[in-house]
Parts: sequence; structure tokens; C-alpha cells
Amino acid sequence: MATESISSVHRKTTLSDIATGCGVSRATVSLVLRGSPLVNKLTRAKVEKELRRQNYVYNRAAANLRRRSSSSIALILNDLANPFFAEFASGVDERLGEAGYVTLLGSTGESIEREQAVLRSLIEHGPAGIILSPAEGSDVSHVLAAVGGQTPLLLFNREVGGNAPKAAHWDRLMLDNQRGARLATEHLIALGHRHIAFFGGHRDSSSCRERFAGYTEAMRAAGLLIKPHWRVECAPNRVDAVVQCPALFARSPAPTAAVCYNDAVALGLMLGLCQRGMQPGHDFALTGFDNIAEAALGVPPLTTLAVAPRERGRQAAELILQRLHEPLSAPRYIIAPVQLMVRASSYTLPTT
Amino acid sequence: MATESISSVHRKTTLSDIATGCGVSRATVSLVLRGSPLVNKLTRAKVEKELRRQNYVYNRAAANLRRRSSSSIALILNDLANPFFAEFASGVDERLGEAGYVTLLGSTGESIEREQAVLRSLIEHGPAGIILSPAEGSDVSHVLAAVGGQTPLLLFNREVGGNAPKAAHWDRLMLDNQRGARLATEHLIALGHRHIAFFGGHRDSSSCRERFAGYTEAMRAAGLLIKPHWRVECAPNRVDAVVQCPALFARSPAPTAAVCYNDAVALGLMLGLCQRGMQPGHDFALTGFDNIAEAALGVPPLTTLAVAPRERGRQAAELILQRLHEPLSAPRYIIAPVQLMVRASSYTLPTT
DNA sequence: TCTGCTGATTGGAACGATCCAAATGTAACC
DNA sequence: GGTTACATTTGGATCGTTCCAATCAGCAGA
Repeated sequence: MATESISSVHRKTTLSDIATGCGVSRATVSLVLRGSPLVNKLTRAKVEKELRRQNYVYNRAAANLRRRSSSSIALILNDLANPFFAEFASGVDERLGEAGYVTLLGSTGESIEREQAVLRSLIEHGPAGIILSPAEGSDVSHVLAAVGGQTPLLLFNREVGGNAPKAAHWDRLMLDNQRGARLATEHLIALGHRHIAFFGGHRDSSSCRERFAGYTEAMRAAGLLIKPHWRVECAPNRVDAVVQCPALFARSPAPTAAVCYNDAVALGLMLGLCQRGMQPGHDFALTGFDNIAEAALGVPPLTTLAVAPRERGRQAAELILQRLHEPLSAPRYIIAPVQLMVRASSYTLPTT
Repeated sequence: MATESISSVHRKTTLSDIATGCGVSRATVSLVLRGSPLVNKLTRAKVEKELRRQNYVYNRAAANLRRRSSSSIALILNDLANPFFAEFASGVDERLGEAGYVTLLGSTGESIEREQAVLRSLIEHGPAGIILSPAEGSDVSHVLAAVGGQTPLLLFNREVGGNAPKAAHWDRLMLDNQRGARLATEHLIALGHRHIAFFGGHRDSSSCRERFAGYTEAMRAAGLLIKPHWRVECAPNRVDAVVQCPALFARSPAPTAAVCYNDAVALGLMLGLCQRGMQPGHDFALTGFDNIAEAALGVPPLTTLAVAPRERGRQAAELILQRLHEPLSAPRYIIAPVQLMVRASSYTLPTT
């Protein structure tokens, strides 16, 4: 026993070590490992004892090489540090783990160059599939060049630019951005607001475009006009939202409510309003998007749209697993529903 | 060209395909791939052209098998959904990517059983090293049993239970919890506070014990007594902190300030104080720990301890890379410094 | 004894790369 | 021409597993 632990410092024990160790062939040991019903009970017991004795660890890479299969799935995110994606990743990993897959992680930090590099690096490890939340401005042809048409790919959260050639029949899982923003806008309209702004986000982001579309849809349906200065762009974070807040009130008529691009922006806007002496939820109503943890606990609590990122993660994993199971079925395009969470930031009627 | 893209649907192109495709041996192609100076310029050009033509992708798994090396590192976290760890993971992945490694992700969700399963699963993929932030209550012998003494392991953030045998000479990267809490406490004392509570966290968590130790250290050094009811335990989240808030004021003398286990708890306590009609930062001072994004932007902004999780991630990656480079050097034990960020939640003197 | 059959086991060739020793071609020198 | 030196190239074994066809032992039936 002592001998084993010393020798094991030098070289990992392999199938053959076990085989010679208990006087059977490699093939038999392999069968035991995979729980084949072909092997005799007694030999199975003998082999398993030896496996424990030498404390053998399976070399999945070698097995995958021979079987021309893979047991990993690549998860590439544009911003892992963002809690939304962190929770998503957590869900993905959870579901993949259940299915016996391992997650290859890659974070691109919104850089297209890094996305290329990460894709190229991960693809060399031969993942069975890829879940990709593309960086802003990512392009079909670039992604396709890096991954090649072989590996199944699931696009999450964002579309990629460039008109997709038929070759790329990727699955897609998106959030219902447009409907979400429409719901929020309708909610504000129902409360009596007429001057409603759309605050935050960048025009070149697809999710922002979709949310803006939902907002305009609701406004148009209610017969409300949108003043140009009610569309204020800013980076999707708190700090920039605070800075851009005054732009909302630069011209009249000033809005009495705002649909914000996401929660971070909404929380920033709240802060900006406070700095102007206004009281969010009282003399100005606003909504967010994402339902991050702090949305429910702020003062006032923020009305927002829940997207259930962990569930989306599990769903993404599920979709890619299905794809592996049926490689030839038609590509799927799923728009995950979002849910309006009404809270105090939009309770009160405007004091116009 | 069309032929290639069709045939490539069936089977990945390999070294031999390239070799026969341009009339050289596999060995030569291999040399080209690895940029060896041995090959002639002309043959290199010829081979590279063929590589592009067949758009070959390197099979790193096969190479690793032969070279008995690995190009991946496992990252196992007790709670990926936590922004602190998400940012840490982001830093790890960033640094590992630079070094040409790929990150194998595993999230345990604070479950020891899952930790075992995840470790066992990931180790089969033969990572070159492991970065582990253990689940609460994780044990040396369990971890050791799962990973075997072979693979270098870096312990992050938490110690594991059980007295470590000499066999496990793991590197460790910890946060300076004790000093952090001591700094916060000293800061409150310097502001004039005498009745200071320690709020939140669980006694069985090692980081909580360390922070509590820093608090008592500072109190003792200042000659201040600690009343038993100033130590209030609660789960490390906002919701439970709100619930437990009244316990602080159940008996007199009531504290005028509190050192909180972390930011989440501190933000919850703020909320709880507001519900009691108190004004955090004005008639009660408090500090957090972690410096999460919302700490700076709350009302009032929260005094807390910055731990720079992304930097810690890069550092962890760096440490494990160094370990791979020098497998035999003495195990390292690094305690990362934390930095006190003084903000409005602790500006004012108590109104006693 | 021979044949057929079932249940267990096995040797050897893969998988796609790398390593190594040996072979090849070319130029240079005596 | 023969020897040496150098720059390139290469066949075959190998990493640790799985696949496949072949083998083997044991037993029943003729």
C-alpha cells in the first residue's frame, strides 16, 4: 500500500496497471469501468478492489479521443463579472454537471478580439457544444470562422451582426426584451403617466433596440407622442446613469416617468433624481429590467422585469444537450418570457 | 474547396490529412504547428497553406495525451452566483487565458456532496492544477481523497476543516479578514464610538470567526468591553439581516455602531434601522466588508473593506501557474491585504 | 467424441497528436 | 572520391483508452 502511494507520485496509474495488478486484460478492466453487464461478478469485484487499492482515476481525455466524443461544453460570456451572467453561468454549470458534462469557461469582457481568441482556444479542446453570449458588435462570419460549422452552438441573449448564411443554423435563446419593455411602459401608462422617457443603454446594442421598440410600441398604441429628448443614452451602469440624469429635464415638457434600460441604470437614475431633490416613486416613476438582487431591497423598491437568469442557464444547457442528442433537428429559436414585478418605484400616480 | 467543406462535415481534418494533402510526413506538419525552427521556409509555407485550405483545428486533447501534459485548470467555487466570486472567476479566467490555459468551471453551491462530485468529475479531465474555494464545512481528507496528492491545488478564501496531514502541501490565498475587521472597528472607535456591535455571519464560518477576532482584538486593545447581546448572528444576506436587526436593541446598553460581517448584511441592517426610524450614518454608524458595487452608491454610501476580487482572481491564477512551473518549491501562504474605504455610513460622530 | 452455444475474456488495431532515433539530401573540405 | 558536417525530413513507437473480431471454457445435446 505504501509502495503504491510512493510510486503514484511518479506516474498516474492507468488501465494497464490495474490489469496487470489483478491478472486480467485491459479490455476487461475497461468493461468494468463502464459497468458493462458482460463481466463476471467475481472478476468485477476483483478489479474494483484493485481500482481502489491503486486509487485509479479515469482518463477521460484518452477515452474521448478513442471514442471521438467529448464530455465538455464551452460557455463563453461577454461579461462574467455581471451578476446576471454569473447567475446564468451557475445555472448552466448546474445542469451540465447533472448530465455528466463539464463546463469550459471563457469570458470575453465585451471585446471582439478576445472573443475570437477565446473561441479559437476553446474549440481546440473539442467541446461537444458551445453556449455563446456574444460580445457587442460580434459578427456571424467571425464566429463561424473561429468555430467552424461543426460544433453545435447556442446563441444566448444577443443576436450577432451580419446576415446569417444558411450554413449557420444555430439555436437561439433570447429574452423577450420587447414585450418586457412594452409591459413596463403600459404599466406606467395605466398609472396615468403621459410623458414617459426611455432612459439608458446604447443604440448599437440589440437588447437595447428591442427594449426601445417595446417602449415605442406601447406609446404608439396609447396614442402618445415621444419627444426626442426623452430618449437619453448612457452606458449600462449606475455611474453613467447618474451623470446623464439631468439630460431628461433639459427641455420641456419634462417626463414624469422613465422606462430604464436595466436595473443598474434605474438605480443610478434614482440617485440622480435624489440629487435633484426629487423623490423616486413619489414625484417620478421608473422601471428597470433584470430584477437584480438589490432591486427588491432599494428605497423605494424597484419595479422591474424578472428574467430568472439561473433558470435561463439551465434552459440553455438543456437546449444544447437536446441538440447533441438530435443533431439534425431544425434549429430552435426560443424567446424566454419575462415577468413584470410591480414595486413601489412605480406605485404612485404622477403629481402633475 | 467545395469538396473540403463537404467532406469536413463528416470527419474533422487531422494532421495526416494535411500531411498527405501536401506530400510531407505527419512529423513535419507537427513541427510546423508548433513553430519549430527546424522546418524549411518553403515547406512551412506549403504546409500552412494546406492548413488554411482544409481549415484544420488543432486537437489539444490528443496532444496532451501524448505529451502527458495538460492545458486546463479547474476552478471550483462554493457560490458562483455571488458577485464576489463571479468577479474572482473573471480575473482567474483572464489570467489563465493569457497563459494559454483554459478554465474548467465547477460550482458547488455550498454543498459538500456536490463539491466531492465536482472534484471527482473535473479531476478526470486531468487539469494541470486546481483552484478551490471550498464549501462551508469541507474537509481535508475528503478533498484529498477526491483529487489525490498529484494535482497542485490552491485553496482560496477559506481554510478546510480537519488537521492537514503533511501530505497535503497546498498553496493558500486568503483574505486578511482579521485585520480588515480590526481596521473597521478601530475606525469606529476613533470616531468616538464605545458601544460597538458585531453583526451578522455564522459562527461556523471561518471567515466570520476571523473577522470577529479582528473586532474583539480592536475592542480589547481600546479597553472596551463587549456585551454578549452585541454579537448577533444571521445568514450572510440582506433579508435575514433585516429580520435580525431588532436583536441589537433588545437590551441596553444598545450599540451606537456595528461592524457587519459583510456588505449584504450591512445593507440589510441599514434597511432594518430605517424601519425603526433610525438614520444610518447619522444616529448609527456601520461598516461592511467586500466593497460590492452597490456599497458606494447606497444612501448613505457604505464604509467597507475593499478586497479587489478580480485582482485576487488574477493572483490566484498567477500562483497556480507559478506552482506548475516550480512543483517542488515550498507551499505558499498568502494573506491578501484589504483596504478600508471610508464613506458616509460612518462619517458622523454618535449623538450619545 | 464432436458440434453448437452461451457467457467471459482477450489481443491488437485504432483515435490524433508527439517524440526519438535514424535517414536523407546537400554542401564543404581535404 | 570519400569523409564530415549540417539542415531537413521521416517512420514507427507511444500516450491511455475503446472497439472489434477472435478466442476460450464449460456445458448440453446428438
